[in-house]
Amino acid sequence: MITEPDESTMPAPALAAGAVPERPVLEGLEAKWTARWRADGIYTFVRPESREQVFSIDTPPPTVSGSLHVGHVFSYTHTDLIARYQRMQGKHVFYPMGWDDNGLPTERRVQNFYGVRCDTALPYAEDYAAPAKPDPKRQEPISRRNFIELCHELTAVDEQAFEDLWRTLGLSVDWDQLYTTISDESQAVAQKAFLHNHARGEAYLSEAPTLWDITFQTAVAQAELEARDYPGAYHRVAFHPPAGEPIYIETTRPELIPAVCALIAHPDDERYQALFGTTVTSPIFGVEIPVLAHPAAEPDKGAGIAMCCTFGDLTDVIWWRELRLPTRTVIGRDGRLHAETPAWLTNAEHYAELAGKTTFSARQAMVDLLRAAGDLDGEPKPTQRMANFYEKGDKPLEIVSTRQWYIRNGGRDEDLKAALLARGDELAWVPDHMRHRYSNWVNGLNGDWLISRQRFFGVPFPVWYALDAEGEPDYTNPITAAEATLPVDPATDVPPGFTEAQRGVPGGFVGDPDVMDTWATSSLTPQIACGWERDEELWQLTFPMDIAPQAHDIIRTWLFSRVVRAHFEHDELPWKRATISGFVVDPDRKKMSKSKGNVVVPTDILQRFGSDAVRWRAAMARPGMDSPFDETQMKVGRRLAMKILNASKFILGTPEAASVGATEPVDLAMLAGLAEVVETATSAFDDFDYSGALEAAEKFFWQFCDDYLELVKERAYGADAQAGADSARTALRLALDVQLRLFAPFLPFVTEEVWSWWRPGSVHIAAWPKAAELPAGGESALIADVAAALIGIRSAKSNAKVSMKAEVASAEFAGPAEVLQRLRRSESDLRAVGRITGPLGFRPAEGPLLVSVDLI
RNA sequence: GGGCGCAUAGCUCAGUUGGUUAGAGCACCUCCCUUACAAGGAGGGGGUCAGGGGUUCGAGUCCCUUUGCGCCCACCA
Repeated sequence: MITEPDESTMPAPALAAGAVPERPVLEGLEAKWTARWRADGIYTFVRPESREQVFSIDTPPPTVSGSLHVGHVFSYTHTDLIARYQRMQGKHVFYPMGWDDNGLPTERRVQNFYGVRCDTALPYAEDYAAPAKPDPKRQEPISRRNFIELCHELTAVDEQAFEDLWRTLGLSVDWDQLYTTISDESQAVAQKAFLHNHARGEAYLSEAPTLWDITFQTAVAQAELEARDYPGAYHRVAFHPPAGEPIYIETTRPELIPAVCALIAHPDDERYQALFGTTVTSPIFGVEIPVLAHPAAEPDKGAGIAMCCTFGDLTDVIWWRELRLPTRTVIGRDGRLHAETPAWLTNAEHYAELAGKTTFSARQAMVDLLRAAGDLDGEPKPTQRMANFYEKGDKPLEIVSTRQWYIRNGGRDEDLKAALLARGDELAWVPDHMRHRYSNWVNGLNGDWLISRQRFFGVPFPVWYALDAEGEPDYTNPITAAEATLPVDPATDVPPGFTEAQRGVPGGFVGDPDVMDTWATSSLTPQIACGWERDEELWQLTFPMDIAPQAHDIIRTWLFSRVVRAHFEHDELPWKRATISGFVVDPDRKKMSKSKGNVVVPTDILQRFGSDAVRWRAAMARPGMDSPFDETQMKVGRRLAMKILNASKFILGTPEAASVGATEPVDLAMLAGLAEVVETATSAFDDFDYSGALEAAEKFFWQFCDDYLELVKERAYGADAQAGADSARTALRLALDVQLRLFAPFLPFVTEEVWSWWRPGSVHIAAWPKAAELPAGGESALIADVAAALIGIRSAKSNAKVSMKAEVASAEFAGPAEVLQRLRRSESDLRAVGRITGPLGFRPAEGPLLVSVDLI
């Protein structure tokens, strides 16, 4: 067993203390210190003896096929602030990075980048070279294995760029813990967890109506839906009862009339009472269909009576299921109407007009047919409605009946739903109100989690199906892989008890052709990162994890899916707390997106303002709050970093104290104020309020520079024998030491730079400051009074439009006795900073301090 | 339609359990090239705390309500 001592006894990294530079600059600090941190391994996770000594982070693995924008920079910085604080508090911080490199987004990027597409029918080509010049219109078909090789090739390049950016930003990630979601290890975890789910009945195979993207030709899950505005038109169409007037329905999808299986109205709808239980025939095709009642029909929508097709929308699915309607599918997986004429059509002669057409063309053709038959009442009326899209797709989803793998998520099971809602209650949320997003989502689930995708670059299902004598697969008894053999690829690996020669032949087997959705793997990031069933010691030390950081948009996907998996596998939450970041929005408060062209490229702002400045701006965005992007704010962070450099240079330029100890009231007062700031910042950080911690440190620092530094300048620079010289020098260095540590999580580069001028080791593994390090007994009110006196003197000079160096002939302070008492105790410092050469008066008076000054 | 959040200075935001005259930064105005800092420093102006009602000795803060904005969900008849 590895037992590592606390960092007090860890080997000190080889950071040599350097001298204070003549003109300190921010440029180049990122390159200098990232290289040093890497060489010295200061962020390496060292295993302690007990879980209590660890702080573990379930870092969101970014999709490497996308690009990082400034919102990522902010939210990853938020996590890093917490990581750095915990590390300085002595925690062994387990802070991995992951790359989400499997799945459809990677496939798409590879297709576009190389100009290829996957064709599973093709054989593997040795020494394959992608087209030198990708032709986006004519993608070269290549084998699945060649395609996957290109996926690996390109993700490797993308991942390097991501790593460089994170290092430049100063994320204190332990890169030894890096994982990728397509690695063998991750695939083994995903397959093993799936097999466990399957064995316990939590994962199951089912043939059912499925949301289907016709572009990518894959099923998609409810969590991947996006409702968008979509133009359409109401078509008023006649259905014919055996006798009497036709019944008109309104539909936006007349091309689905061949798929109609009922007309449905609300049971209480007076207009249709007489029709319930009767039948009508569909226009053009003459199919006899029932008129039925169902409460999901809305009397004030359209004509009040709807045609139910298999399947136009999710309501159709409900009707189809609950009213046990026949399945009459006309749209295929490619989004076109079936080429063969459906058997159920009574009058089939017109179907040829629709066969093989896209829904769009079929709609035109159907309108012509209806019009010719006199079954279209009036002209189509344009309308705008919401339609469901796959979030990455650009055509509305169809609903197609397919066989898919599901994992239970409470969408069909009230007990499970209640248990998962309870998990959400049990979880700590930062900020707390984000818990509503979770319960809102779980309450709205209307089906189990569809995890299979008809794609190529992903984790395959570790499952085969036996073929019967006719060569038909037996889907009821899947053959599962042995755990010891994971990861497996059923396309090339052979199930237990079979030989490769039996693949695809009657009496043999076939592999499951699908892959898992990316979320099915990334829902296991705690298991992947923490070494589940692979590294028991690591698992005990890191799981359940301390925090799950992420932005609020993926609560319904990533956060929820991890809760589901851990609930099933471990019967507990995967982490104690979710820390939620907001978005960076554009100045008009619109979400940044590539299509709007308002995306800010992070490398550009990091280059222009420096990482510390960008991190400062990120730290000003409180948890969960969206913040508008504003460059002028970056300048403020840069100014702070610059100020730290200059103030430090000044402090370290004063002679070192011969004797240790701050004794002067002003010095003790400043240090007492700093002790309060340490306490404020610490309790803010303990509440994950990094902004509050920064605010406290920053407010103190500016006052420290503006007032205290000015006040003691002369004394600190004065002759060693001067009264209080050593006191000032001690206080200055002590205050700098503490403040560098307070700022270290926020501005890791500039604080490390200054620390290296006079301190050994890295500030980032130095101890977080404690109030007890600072001398007690100081009267922090004294500093405020002295500052007020200073403002009075400066104001007089400013109003007289003279330099701050102008001499003061005499000055009088009028105010409460205790204020005057405090001013008297710092008289010599006040004289020095105000250049008061003449007499100084103190007059007791009511009210706030008044300063009157005679200039020479 | 359901849920959540927000509304404080021209802009971005603080404002702890209610407690004197509501704060900061940016921007603006005036001044100062001061040996830590001109990508700086000093001083200053600027707010009916979205509107209305209520509780209270006292409300930016608590309750009700109206309006506006943002996000999430639902919505293909």
